[in-house]
Amino acid sequence: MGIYEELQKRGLIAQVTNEEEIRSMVNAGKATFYIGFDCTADSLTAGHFMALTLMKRLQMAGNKPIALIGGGTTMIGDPTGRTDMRKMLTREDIDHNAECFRRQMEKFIEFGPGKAEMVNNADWLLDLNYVELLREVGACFSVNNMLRAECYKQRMEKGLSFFEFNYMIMQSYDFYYLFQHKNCNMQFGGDDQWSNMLGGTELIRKKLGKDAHAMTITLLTDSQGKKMGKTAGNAVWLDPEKTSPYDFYQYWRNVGDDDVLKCIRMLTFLPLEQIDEMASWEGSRLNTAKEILAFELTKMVHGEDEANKAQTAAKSLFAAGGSDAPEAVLSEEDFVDGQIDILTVLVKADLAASRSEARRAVEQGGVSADGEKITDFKRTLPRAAFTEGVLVRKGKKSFKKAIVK
RNA sequence: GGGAGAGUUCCCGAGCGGCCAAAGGGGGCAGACUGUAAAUCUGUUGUCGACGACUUCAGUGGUUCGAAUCCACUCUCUCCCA
Repeated sequence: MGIYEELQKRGLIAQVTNEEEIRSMVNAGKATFYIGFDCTADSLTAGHFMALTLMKRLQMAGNKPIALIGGGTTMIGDPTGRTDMRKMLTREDIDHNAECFRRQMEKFIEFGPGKAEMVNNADWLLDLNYVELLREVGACFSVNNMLRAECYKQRMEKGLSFFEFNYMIMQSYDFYYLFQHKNCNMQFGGDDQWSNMLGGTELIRKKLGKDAHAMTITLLTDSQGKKMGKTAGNAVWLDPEKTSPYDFYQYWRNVGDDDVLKCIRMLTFLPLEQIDEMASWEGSRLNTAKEILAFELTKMVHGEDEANKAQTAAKSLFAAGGSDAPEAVLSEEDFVDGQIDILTVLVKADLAASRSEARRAVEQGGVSADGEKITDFKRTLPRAAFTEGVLVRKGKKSFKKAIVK
């Protein structure tokens, strides 16, 4: 079985331009492909993670990956699937973000001569001359076709600025540039990128009369069709400072029954035979599959040590109410007369956003300290208890060990 | 360039000059039921020294005893005409 077939079996492939050619090229390890990442934030997210694993899979099969950091395209911002314009980022922010991306990617993909390569489209996009670009590239695009593109559909109702409309042209130009300068003959991306990617293959055909290929990856959605990798609208970050390994683990530990196998297939590197075996699991046994999923992914992103920590913490907390929770450090100043009130503890431990929220949680019976349910929001705890740490719990799934150091 | 309309809390979306911290839905949080799942039901959802006080309805000024609601200007967006 070739890599192409494996990707298919894992359900990763959404659309391709020319299946036969891509199959033989990829299976023979002859493809040089790129995936673009726009650096709109200072960390990659779980969403990008799938693209990274795909790069790795293809790299292992002998193909050459190019990671393109969108220092230039981010200056514009992809309007795809968005109902409003993105906030414009400054050049400094973008550079900073690009640097953060680079560091995170290096943990997954081997870069270096003969291996993967990393490029930044700021290097060629920012120096383009407007009139020249219009003559050279603009002439190849039909506005009529562009307007029909799926990626602008949503924006046709709310309005789309000319500025953003150009995003597709920039992305197409990237492909054209890489095709010429890096022998890049294929582009990968999320399925929502399909029309932008086709723009690139079209441009190459028109300008150079050559064939380039595009392939999209199935978007990771849950059984209700919502994009995964987000909690309450916030992304699940790969940066441990932004999403702790414990939270990262918990995110995957808590995926719905219907989504576990899909996630395992698409995101992990476990052999397909093993996954097929798990597919017969049902009911509460799926919890084991969820543990495997959470562990595997945490291991890849944060390393085996962190994965083990997250797993033992989770197990001891949910099973016995142990004390392996993530720590929240309090300072001496938080105590008044050797006491601290429970609301302050909750807020300081990031278990509640405000004292009001903490108060509600207590009033509704969702808070406990060292196993004892707290019903009075005026309750205070003595300083002495925090030397060893107090296990504070809000709701079923949020725990922190509050400690003074 | 001319004309019409819109901007409300995390999101969508109601809102009569006082009874508006602002309907309803979504989402979130908590509780019950469970398997750390889904579905369902209940409560809750601006902040705080909390039967009270304070800060919110694009921005800035104004009218009024009193403004999310009225007026003026500004900004942003949408639509129609050119």
